[in-house]
Amino acid sequence: MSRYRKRVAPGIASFAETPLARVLGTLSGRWSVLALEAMHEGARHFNELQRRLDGISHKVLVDTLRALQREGFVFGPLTSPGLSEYGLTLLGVDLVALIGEIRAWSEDHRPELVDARDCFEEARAAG
Amino acid sequence: MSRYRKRVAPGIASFAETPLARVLGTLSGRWSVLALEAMHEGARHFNELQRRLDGISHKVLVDTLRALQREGFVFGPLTSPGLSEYGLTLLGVDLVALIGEIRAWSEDHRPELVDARDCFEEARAAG
DNA sequence: CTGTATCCGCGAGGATACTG
DNA sequence: CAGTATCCTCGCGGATACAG
Repeated sequence: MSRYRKRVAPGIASFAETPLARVLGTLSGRWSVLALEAMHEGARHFNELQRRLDGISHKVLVDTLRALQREGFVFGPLTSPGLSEYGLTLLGVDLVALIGEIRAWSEDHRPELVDARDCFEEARAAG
Repeated sequence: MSRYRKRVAPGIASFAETPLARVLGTLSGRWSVLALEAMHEGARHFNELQRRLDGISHKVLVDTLRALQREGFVFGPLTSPGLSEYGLTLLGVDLVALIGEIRAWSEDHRPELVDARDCFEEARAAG
């Protein structure tokens, strides 16, 4: 038994189960946003998605889709090979709209964001 | 030399530098949201923050604060011990407002979110 | 074409000790 | 009180192989 057991922080245990944390959690996946937007214009086959998400591996696409299905943003087959389709649920369409708002906010503040990073690097360098 | 070198996916390289990805990245930190909200009512000392964020470790609080400073959401000292204060920048205040909107959306859809997970588990179990 | 099963690297989150 | 430096663990993203 290792001395280093991951302890569940008291403060975060409750937060992690909050709807906000769930949504932020799924959006933080490396390919989640791209995957959602790849389905925005309609349902897509697995290999269509793999072509659109340039560079994603087979397994990671499966994992990403399953995670999005689990949270209810995407519908699609859970078993059976062959041609199958994945698409946005109503909740998924709504989430893409929310992503749009976050993107708009982010791009509105792009100048401050890049400026802040420059200032930080400079201040650190000056030390 | 390992055969397993992490390759930078073509499709994501461009996305990762997008303002949206930067914002989602900082929001996805395990303690970022809690830290930001802990400073919402005013600047706080390091140890005040550590007490408010119940269960956070010393190092992780430092890392979290530095990341938020790097992105321009938090101001505070970069060196020198002693009593120091961390607080939200204007950009940080704005970000907390955005978080509020995301939280509102998430809680508006809480029923669908929990329902979706139940359905998913059930469908998987059924096979 | 798609799903499942391994195996692996690496970075984030965490514990702990030392410094002024 | 707060900053820096290690060391550790665990899970995500990824590569690859095989089955229907």
